[in-house]
Amino acid sequence: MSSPSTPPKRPLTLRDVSEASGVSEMTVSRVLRNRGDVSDATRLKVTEAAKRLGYVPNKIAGALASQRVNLVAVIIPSLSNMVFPEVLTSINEVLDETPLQPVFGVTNYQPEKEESVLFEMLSWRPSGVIIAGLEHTDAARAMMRNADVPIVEIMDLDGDPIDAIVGVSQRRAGREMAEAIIAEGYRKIGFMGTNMPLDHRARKRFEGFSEALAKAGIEIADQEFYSGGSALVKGREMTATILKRSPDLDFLYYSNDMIGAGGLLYCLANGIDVPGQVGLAGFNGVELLNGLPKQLATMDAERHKIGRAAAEIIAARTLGQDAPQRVELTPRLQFGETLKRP
Amino acid sequence: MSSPSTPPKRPLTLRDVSEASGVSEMTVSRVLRNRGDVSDATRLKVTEAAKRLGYVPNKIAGALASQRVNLVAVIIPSLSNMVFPEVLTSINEVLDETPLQPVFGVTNYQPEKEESVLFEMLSWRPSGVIIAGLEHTDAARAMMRNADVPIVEIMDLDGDPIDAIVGVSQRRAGREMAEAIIAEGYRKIGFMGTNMPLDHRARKRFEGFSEALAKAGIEIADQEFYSGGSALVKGREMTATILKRSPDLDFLYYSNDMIGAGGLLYCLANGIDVPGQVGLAGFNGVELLNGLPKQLATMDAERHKIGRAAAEIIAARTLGQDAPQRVELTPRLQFGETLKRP
DNA sequence: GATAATTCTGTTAGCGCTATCATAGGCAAT
DNA sequence: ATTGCCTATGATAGCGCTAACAGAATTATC
Repeated sequence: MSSPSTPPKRPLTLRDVSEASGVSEMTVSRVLRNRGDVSDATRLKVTEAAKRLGYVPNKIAGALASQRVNLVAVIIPSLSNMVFPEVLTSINEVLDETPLQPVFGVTNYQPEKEESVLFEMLSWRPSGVIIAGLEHTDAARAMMRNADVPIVEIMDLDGDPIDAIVGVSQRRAGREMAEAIIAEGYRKIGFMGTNMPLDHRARKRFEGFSEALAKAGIEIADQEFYSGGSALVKGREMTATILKRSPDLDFLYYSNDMIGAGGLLYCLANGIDVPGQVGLAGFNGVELLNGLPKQLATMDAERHKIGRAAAEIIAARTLGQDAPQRVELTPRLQFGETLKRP
Repeated sequence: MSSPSTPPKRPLTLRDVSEASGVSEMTVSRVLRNRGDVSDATRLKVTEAAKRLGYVPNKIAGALASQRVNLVAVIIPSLSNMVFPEVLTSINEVLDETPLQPVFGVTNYQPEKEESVLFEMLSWRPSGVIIAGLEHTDAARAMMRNADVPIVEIMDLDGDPIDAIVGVSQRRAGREMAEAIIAEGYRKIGFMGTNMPLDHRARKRFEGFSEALAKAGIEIADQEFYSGGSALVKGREMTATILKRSPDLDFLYYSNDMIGAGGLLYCLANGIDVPGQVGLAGFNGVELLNGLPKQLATMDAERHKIGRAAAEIIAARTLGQDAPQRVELTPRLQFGETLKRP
């Protein structure tokens, strides 16, 4: 089971290719990177030798010598919430057309973990950083400020960015949903969400929501929080609980679509008239919703656009082109069939 | 807005910390890596200086010098199917307790993309590779064989591994599902799946499934394939289509839970008696299912265990410990409420 | 007090590549 | 020929760190 040539045990280096093709290491390097003038004849000799040997360049040495690294650090809180894989997918899409390569890190919503992941990633001297949220430890902020590469904070817009920022205003999203609900005539409003003090985006949405209600002289009539477990199940359970406790609620706002979908399924199964007796709304615009018996009202958080825009900023800045410092996307309210229209 | 000391424009090196603390670079290096004996006094001086300057070590240089890289390449086909983020999450969990750091790459189910992602990753000389599936281009296989690091192929078990392998037999999973369906007395069986010739796992499941049916003298009565779009919606649509075309079907097997859930919702909405008139089953055991009005029969693909086991193999081998070459996990059939029991 | 054993710290030489400059050859214009 | 100006290739010197060894300082042992 050996290659056409000799089975390489000691890892191959440029020198091996150089010897195999009878030209200098420098010329091999040039051929392999398509840089500088090389005659077609030598180019051929070299590529042929490299392929025959199965040479894989050592980017570590290359990066050290050239002081250039084609990696982009991407730091997100979790992979369990589909929102983040979606953002990653679109970042990937954009970077695929560039020499840049994303590297993902997950923080589990823990600031200290974020700090250590960031440190680890910066020690690879990436060409840019894309990081979720605006809340970081002081040390993390300092590291990013000192890193001297483009930093893009994504998802959220309410706060002071370190460098560039792309996202939606979570506060405004909450506010607009509240306004729509009030406009439709609902008055006894319940809220359900995750019990994650470190999910700043959910928190801000909630703040914007209650703020707008307050402005209309309304207070949240009841609320429920959950943590862990299947969101869909929790949505059912919390809905059952809250409606039992406060049967006079006429609207339920869920901090994410998954629990919203659970709530919707609960209502449908229990003969609750939606949106007549109770209106429902979630947040995020997950694809899943399209398949439900009834379209849940929601707001699209523009996750794909966020990923794309962030990656494009990094790509542009890496090439020395200038790029926007702030991209504000506006979530669209989708009424679906659970927030009645005038 | 400058640090306590001077604002670092030229990136800091060991030398800067060395000068700031009055010891040699080597000693600084030792302190920062907790290696070798260093007196408490100097240790303190150094850590203090490093922190004050905001020094971030350059792993590129470190890796080159030490010939050690703490990265593990993880290559998966997609992030859109929750299965893969789940695997990543558990890989992450395990590696979090080691000095190793996962780096993810996505292939979009394209063999050539896989090859290029692999090449790119191997050029960073990772300590190990975890890659989904057993089907790779010849060049990709050759690269992995030559890389001289642990390789773990995951998810699938039907084929020849390069090195270690962790997964479930997809063929057997399909077969067992077929046997259970037959045992329950269903005879007119329809199949619905993705139209992805490159999703080898789905293909093998289907092969195992039809093979087992054939053994019982049964042929698939009708089938539907989809590609793209929301799986839940597609599940509804395909179910409507297939039942219209073949109203005598008494069982529907879906190649994944998402379309299965769509089919279930369709049946429930249209007054079709499940599992009396029509039985249903999917594959994967996604958490989502628990929240549905009726529990869909499915098979758990053991994704978390797969991720953990793969990461553990890499971690062990990295430390020179030995580790299993083959971990066979067995998906458990969950009957739920859509595959009637004796 | 001398020697050995044990800390602790420093010196030197690369890791595998690329930037930079130097040089060899080819060819046109003078 | 001579000069100039290309194109194609090579030689040299590092990138920032760590392995390996060397040496200094300290302590232990007789």
